[in-house]
Amino acid sequence: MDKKVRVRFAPSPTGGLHLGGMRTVLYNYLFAKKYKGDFIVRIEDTDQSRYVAGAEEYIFDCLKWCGLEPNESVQHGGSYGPYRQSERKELYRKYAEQLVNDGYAYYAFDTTEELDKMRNDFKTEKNPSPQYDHSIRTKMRNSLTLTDTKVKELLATNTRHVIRIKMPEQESISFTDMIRGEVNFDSSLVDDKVLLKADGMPTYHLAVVVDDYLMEITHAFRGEEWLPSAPVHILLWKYLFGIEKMPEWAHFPLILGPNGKLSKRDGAKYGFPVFAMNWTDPKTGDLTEGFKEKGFLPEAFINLLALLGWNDGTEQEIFTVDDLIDKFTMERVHSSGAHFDYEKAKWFNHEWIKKLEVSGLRFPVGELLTKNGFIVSDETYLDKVIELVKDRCTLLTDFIEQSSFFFATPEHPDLDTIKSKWNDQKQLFFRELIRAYKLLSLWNTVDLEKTFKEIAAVHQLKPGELMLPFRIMLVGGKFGPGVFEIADVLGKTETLKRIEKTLSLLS
RNA sequence: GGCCCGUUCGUCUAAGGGCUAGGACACCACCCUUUCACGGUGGUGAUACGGGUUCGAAUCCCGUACGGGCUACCA
Repeated sequence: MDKKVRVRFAPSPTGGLHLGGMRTVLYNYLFAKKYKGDFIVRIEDTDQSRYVAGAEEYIFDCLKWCGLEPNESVQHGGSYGPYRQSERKELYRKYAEQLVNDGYAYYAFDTTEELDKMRNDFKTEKNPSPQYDHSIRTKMRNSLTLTDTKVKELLATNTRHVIRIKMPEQESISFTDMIRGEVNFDSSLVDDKVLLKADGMPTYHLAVVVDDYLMEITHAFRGEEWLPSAPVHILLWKYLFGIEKMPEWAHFPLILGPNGKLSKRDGAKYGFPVFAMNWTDPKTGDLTEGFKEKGFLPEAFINLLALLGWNDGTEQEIFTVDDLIDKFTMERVHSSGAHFDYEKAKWFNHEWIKKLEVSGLRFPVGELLTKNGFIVSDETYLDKVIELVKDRCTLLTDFIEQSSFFFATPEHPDLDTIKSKWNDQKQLFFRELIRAYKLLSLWNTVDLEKTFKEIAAVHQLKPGELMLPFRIMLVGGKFGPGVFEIADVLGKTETLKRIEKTLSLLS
């Protein structure tokens, strides 16, 4: 590639960032880094009626959580700004008017009511959604049907109007998609999309072309839902800047839920997160759960996202970001949609928890425990706990249950489990155990187990019958790592305290 | 309805003319484990259908079916 690679993610700040959006971010980022290019984030906020407070900042928070930092954006600066389309408003009219002057677009004065009427009048069983196209435009109020003087008069009196592209008839429009290969369209089947809205803002169609040009974007990636409007964008490139300047396109396959395109409703309905991070709708107050808060590691989130529509051709499934940058190619991105499988997503997270060094878990786990009311003061102690329980945690939130007993004496130990087979002999055993443990000069897993078994032998008891009660005393329930490892980490004082406490509860 | 995209185990996918169609998740069984997991071994399970092209097709072509997307002064 001769020119420096420049790619952009262009979100509309209207709410949470879902899986599909995050994957688009990831693929953009990977592509940019692979070719030593720049990754730009451009905020597409041309629809003022859909403004949602906080949505823009939220998007950047999600990127930050994943470590996918842009080179240029509203927050990162750059020399192609502004990076918010609402701040670029004045730029677009010029291009729209240039298209009108060149005969590629026209003014349309139709009101919303008139458009509704048209759609209603021309609606038939065979054509349930009539389009404002070459056959309809001659029947509407626009600069193609009105006289020049009338048009000038309407413009002079500031009559509300839009600018629409004039789609040519019977022209074959084609382009080569990096993933799908050649895609063809018949121009007469595409409608005259609005380019400039009555409020002076551009629509996506105009803005994406103008901004990709001005920002010197070399590769434009977006979801498959944009494929049908590609002919409009191609024509605009041809009319405005020359088709040879157009970036290369790739349309990513959709991420599907149980019923078509994944939506945030699917998450609520089937009990899995859809957004990267928790999102609270400022208007309704509704909270939509995020992967972060659900207990996912960013490493795992990125990993699972990458594999939803791409693979490197081998059987490798666990990738670091650097791995991905190295191996990612657009040619290996699929053209078919992928269903999101939450079970597999959890598997990725589990793999990452097991794979990560304790140092990589220390911060998120410590934070989580603290937030749940546990007092985590000793980092070395926390590290030991994490090392001991990490293999049994699928989600970060599992650390709460799996390690809570290391930070607080179990409030309600499962005494019933002990009681059913409890007797004086066992009571005696534990009294003896306390005495022996008190005398232990070395407090480690091996000696704890050795002593335990020696005393059991003396009392003619099977260690197996005693280990479960011991576990209940230390853990509170039937789960967790090996009992002697637990006792080791807990330390002498706490271990003895817990045995004593349970013994008194039993008598 | 029209246009566009797609179709390998339930799910994510490998195999880009020559295999007993491979792996992973999930599921089941067994092993390991004096708890629960981890781990290990094995198992169930797929080329949508019909035509071509070819010595040979999951793979190339056509049709059908099915799925999805788009069809706003939303992105």
